[in-house]
Amino acid sequence: MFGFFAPLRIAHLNSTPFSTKERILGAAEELFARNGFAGASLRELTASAKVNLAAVNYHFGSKDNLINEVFRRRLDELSTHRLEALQAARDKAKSTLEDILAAFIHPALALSVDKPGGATFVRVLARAYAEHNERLRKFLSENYGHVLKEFAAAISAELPHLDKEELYWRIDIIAGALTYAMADFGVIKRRGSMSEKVHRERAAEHLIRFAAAGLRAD
Amino acid sequence: MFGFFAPLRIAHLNSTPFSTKERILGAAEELFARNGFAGASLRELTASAKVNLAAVNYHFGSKDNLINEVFRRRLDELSTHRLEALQAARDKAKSTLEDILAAFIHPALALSVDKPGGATFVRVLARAYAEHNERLRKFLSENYGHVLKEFAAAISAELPHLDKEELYWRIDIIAGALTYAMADFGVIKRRGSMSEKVHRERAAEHLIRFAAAGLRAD
DNA sequence: TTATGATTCAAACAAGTGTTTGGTTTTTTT
DNA sequence: AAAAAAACCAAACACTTGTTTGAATCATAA
Repeated sequence: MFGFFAPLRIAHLNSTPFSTKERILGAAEELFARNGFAGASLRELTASAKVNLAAVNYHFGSKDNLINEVFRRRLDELSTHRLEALQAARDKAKSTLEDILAAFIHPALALSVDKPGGATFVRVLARAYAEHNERLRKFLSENYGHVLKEFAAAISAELPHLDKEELYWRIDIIAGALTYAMADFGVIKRRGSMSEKVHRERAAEHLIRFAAAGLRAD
Repeated sequence: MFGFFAPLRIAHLNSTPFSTKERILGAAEELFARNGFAGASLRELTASAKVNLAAVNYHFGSKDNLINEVFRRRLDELSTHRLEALQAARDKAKSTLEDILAAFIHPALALSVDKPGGATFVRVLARAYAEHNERLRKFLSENYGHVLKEFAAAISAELPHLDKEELYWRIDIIAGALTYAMADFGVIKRRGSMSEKVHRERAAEHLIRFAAAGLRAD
């Protein structure tokens, strides 16, 4: 038989198309979105990822660190795209407030529409906002706080008449609204006839116009 | 000694100014706001309320039912105030969109400013939004869903040119923004010099103008 | 005072938690 | 092919979870 029907195995690759670490991250994303960080157990998680219970601690050290890595996997790229889009908006001859808001919103939209699991991750992101978890807030602030600072400065430059306090209030409100809208929270369900992609693209359009109007009010 | 220094006990009243049930509800509100529903344990909760561990199951039956009662204690009154304010806005000769939005927002503001623990409860409310907990969503929808429907109808009457789908999108965004703003989530911290009360009153003002502008956009 | 019901309490229960262990298997390097 | 390293896995660990129990204590009514 000379192993004619032996399973093909390629070096460094799992028998499945995804490595153990990637399967864990994917399952974690899904379960954290559905049950929260405290509500998702490692046993449920590892069963869903089809890996051994001990694999989480072997590859990530702890559940807390796994949570960090779930964010890092998506936020590194998202932050880069947002800052690139912001730079492009600033380089335009006549950049508007809408351009800046789009630079923040569109990369998140692209993530949630194009990347598999992206939509799920945006829901995890909204959970991180809602949870007052001090450890997680510190991790996110230390690693990605500079992005929000850049956008706040750009909006401030666009609305020089607005004093800092008022501006921060409005940005605060927008951040919350964005997170909710993109995460598809809220009570009103989308119509079944509309696809997920169209649904989210409209949300982004509405949010940009809505936010711009709110920022310009008075 | 004829019991001269014996502790005074009055019929039907606990030795503390609050009954066991009320102390449990208060501690639950505080801990649910801080750690979430899954993250708050009954042992931590009963210790904080200075009651026996078994008291929760004795007075409320289960942890799930305790969660329900934490909402019922505040939402019954809040919903009544909101609907009364909405009726008052409708009775006005020339009621504006701002009046309707204020009818929704101001009662929540009053709750968070005037009632002890009210601000904490608004944070619990935001958590309920973020959690996709099916059991809790069903309870809230069944008991308080009619309030949101009333407001949606009133706003729709004020903006007849807006089609239903567009309107629902915008109301959805506002509900999220309101919850976030009132819960004091978001990254920007308030200035230490400003009192909690002033802080929240300004938030409500900004939110009403912001939401009205967004709803009228286009 | 005695009986009755409501409330509190320490203790135990069964089940679930994140993490660690020690050995086996698989993969990579020498 | 042998040695070294990496990955996997079943089982156990120590601990926390919500809930239940049965006796003790309290308040009210007979």
